[in-house]
Amino acid sequence: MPELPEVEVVRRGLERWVAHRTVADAEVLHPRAVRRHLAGADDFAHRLKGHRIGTPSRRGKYLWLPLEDTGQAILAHLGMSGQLLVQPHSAPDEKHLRIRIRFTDARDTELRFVDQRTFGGLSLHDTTPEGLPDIIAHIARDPLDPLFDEEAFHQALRRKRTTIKRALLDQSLISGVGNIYADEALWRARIHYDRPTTGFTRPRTLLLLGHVRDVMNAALSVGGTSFDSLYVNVNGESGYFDRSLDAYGRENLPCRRCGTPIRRRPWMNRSSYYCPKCQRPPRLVRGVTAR
DNA sequence: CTATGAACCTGGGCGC
DNA sequence: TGCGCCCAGGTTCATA
Repeated sequence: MPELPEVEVVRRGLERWVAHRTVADAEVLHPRAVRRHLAGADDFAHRLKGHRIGTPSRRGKYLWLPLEDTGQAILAHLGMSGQLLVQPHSAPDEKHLRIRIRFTDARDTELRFVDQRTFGGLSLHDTTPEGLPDIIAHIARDPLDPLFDEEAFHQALRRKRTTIKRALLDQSLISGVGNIYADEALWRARIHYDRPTTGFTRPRTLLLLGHVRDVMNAALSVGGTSFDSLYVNVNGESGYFDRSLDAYGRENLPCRRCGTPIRRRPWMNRSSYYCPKCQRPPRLVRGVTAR
């Protein structure tokens, strides 16, 4: 499941293989893949044609390709299962190929958006003076962004009546964190996912942010996480970070710190993994005695 | 305004 | 063998 590190790996791949090339044509094979482009598939394809792609950017889990001299950018979100693949023209179409973009140069590669579950997609948007696609203006900076505002994040935690994992997944407070890295960072920080954020001290917030950065940088250094064949980077290679996860997906396996079996709990229509000893639950969880 | 939960999707895995 | 159900989960939208 692509979170910030995986998306950044894709961005780097696009920078190498797609930047500074001019679009010859775009082919939309599944309308749902451009549903965020409200003017429709034909308009999407028409507006890309003939324009040169600039340097790819990213914020959180969103990435975008500026279209030079248009004031617009192709915004991409991989959703749950999206991939951006650079393939030779001769490569057979993937089963879930949704969009194909060809270029005017003689290099034998094209860009493909492949997405089994179709939660992801591409769309075209005006960019703000800062170069940000306008529809993601509400997405907070991510923790690897040098301009991420730690103090604002801390104050938001104290102001809101919520719990820490909900806050970590709230892309308007901090972006790029998904279910996997939330569980990993909380395990490293020894914080239970259901802890209320109201009483967080500044050192506690900064400790947690440090672990969020650490786990993301660790994933980046090995090229992203993959649990199955769904995630591959822009060149089709899988990541390897799944081998070093400490909490996510490790139900009943011993905690690497204390040996206590890791637990899985249903949480918000998904799962939370945690060590019941290292990550002590809050005294009261929904009015029921903890643990 | 804020917090919460359903809906959107598909394919793999499992019980019967 | 095949059917029905559950699960994975990021984001958006409706509801309380």
